[in-house]
This record gives sequence, C-alpha cells and structure tokens, in this order.
Amino acid sequence: MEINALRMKKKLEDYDFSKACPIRNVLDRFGDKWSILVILLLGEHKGPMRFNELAQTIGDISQKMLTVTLRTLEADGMVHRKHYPEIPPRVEYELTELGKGLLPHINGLTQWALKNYDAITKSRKKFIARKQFA
Amino acid sequence: MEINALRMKKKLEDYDFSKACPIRNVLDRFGDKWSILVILLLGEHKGPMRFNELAQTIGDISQKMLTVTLRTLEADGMVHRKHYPEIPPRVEYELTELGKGLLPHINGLTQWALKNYDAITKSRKKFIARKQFA
DNA sequence: CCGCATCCAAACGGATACTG
DNA sequence: CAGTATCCGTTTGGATGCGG
Repeated sequence: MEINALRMKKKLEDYDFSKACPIRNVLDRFGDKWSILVILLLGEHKGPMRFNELAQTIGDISQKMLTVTLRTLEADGMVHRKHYPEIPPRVEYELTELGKGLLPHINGLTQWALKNYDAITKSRKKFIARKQFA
Repeated sequence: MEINALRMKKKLEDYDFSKACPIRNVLDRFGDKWSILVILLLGEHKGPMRFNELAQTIGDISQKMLTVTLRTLEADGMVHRKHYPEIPPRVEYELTELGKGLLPHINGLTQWALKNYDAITKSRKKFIARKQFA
C-alpha cells in the first residue's frame, strides 16, 4: 500500500502540465463517466451535499468511482471538500466559484441533449438498419 | 472478419435505447477522446473536409480512431458522410444541422476551458503539493 | 459514514498489415 | 485515398474487503 501511494504520487508528478493543448487538457476531464453529472447535481442542489447523498442520487455509481471523481474535481479546483472529523465522519461537497462558472455551459449542453435526444436515437436506429444490408 | 462484423452488429442491436437517461446517453458520446475535437474542426472549416485533411489537422489521431469517431458521429446524425466512388477514392465530411446546433455549446465549453486553464493548472499543482505531506 | 487497497474483467485506443 | 482486420498494451471501472 505504501508502494501504491508512491506510484500514484509519481504518476501525478510525471504529468506534463505544459505539453497538452489547453482545450484538450480541460475537456478530457469531462471524458470520464461521472464528472459532468456530479457537477450538475451539486449545481442544482441548495447547499453542500454529503458523500452518500450524492451516491444515492446518482444511483448506479460505485463508491470507488464517486471517490475518484470527487478527488479529481477537487484537484481541479471545481469542488470544495469539507471534512468534519466527527464519529461517524461527515464530508460535504459543494461547487467552488470556478465550478459554478462552468455550470451554465454544462446546462447548455444538457438542454441540447434533451431537445435532440429523439433525433439522435432515431438516427442511430436508422444507421443500424442500413448496416443490416452490408 | 465475418464473425467480427456479426459481433459488432449484435452489440449495437443489444443496446437498450430506452433504458438510459437522455442526458447521460447523449453526453457519453463526448466521453471519447476525439468526438468534440472533430465537431469543432468541422465547425470551423468552410465546407466539407476530407478524411486525410481531418487526420492531418488533428495530428496525433490514428486512422482507426478517426474512422471510429466519424462512424459514431455519422450514426448519431451529427456528421454527413459523402463518398465519391472514384479512383483514388474521396470521402468528405461535414456537420449536419443537428451537429451545427451543438457547436455553440461546445464553443462555450472551450472558451471557458481557455479562460480558466491557468486556474485549473495551478489548482492541480497545489493539490499535488499538499499530497506530498500525506 | 467515508474512503482506501486490491484484484480482475471489459472497454479503449495504438501499431501494423492488408484491401478496393 | 480511405478505409478494414487483427493483435496487443493501457486504462477504466466494478466487486470486495479493510480501516479510521
């Protein structure tokens, strides 16, 4: 476990922050399965949310992936993590100003997604149908 | 190869179009490494672009991934593929109306990414620095 | 309650060779 | 030129068990 922590650390240190193009570098963060959804939920919710509250709202996310996602968002400065050293422990998450600034853009995307969902679904089905002949 | 085609076909047919939430279903498409970039390039470019034109503009995409990305975007109805059966062959791609509608939202995201790139980079470095003590 | 460590399967994506 | 087929390493993410 000591070894693994060191490996993780090394991996982060090796990361070349200067090399990648800014757009790709930032947008790649939304490539993962959950980041956008978490930001969206934290954005809708009044006040901070607890770990399990997030987990239950999302429903089908594993504990591991929620932890990973929140850590990454925290590292990027999008989410603030407040840890209360009580027993049992309590941890609350909320968007930072940076995170809130992203919200309208994500909402724009999701609105578009909702509006065009049918068109996309139909297009996918048609595409498959055409492939049946090939 | 016959087998592989059948497997591919089966995979698509098995896909449950009704189950997933519309937002997740659509946004998952942007999870891959290249889709957003391709849409962005097709959006900026005047008129259609050829396969190799796209490949060279992106630079570090493999032939395989460009093909896969374009096929997926075509299936979703975001990109139109025009094939000229000449020798040598020529294939042109351009955004459909659906794809064009997405453009402003993606641009919003990338503008935000550019504007906040420094802040995010700094946050990441700070986060790593804090972890050194742990 | 929250989260880390480990193991493992599946998906992603690159390199290469081949085709019309 | 614009692909397709195949092999293979890397990454992702789920399941489980443990720990403060």
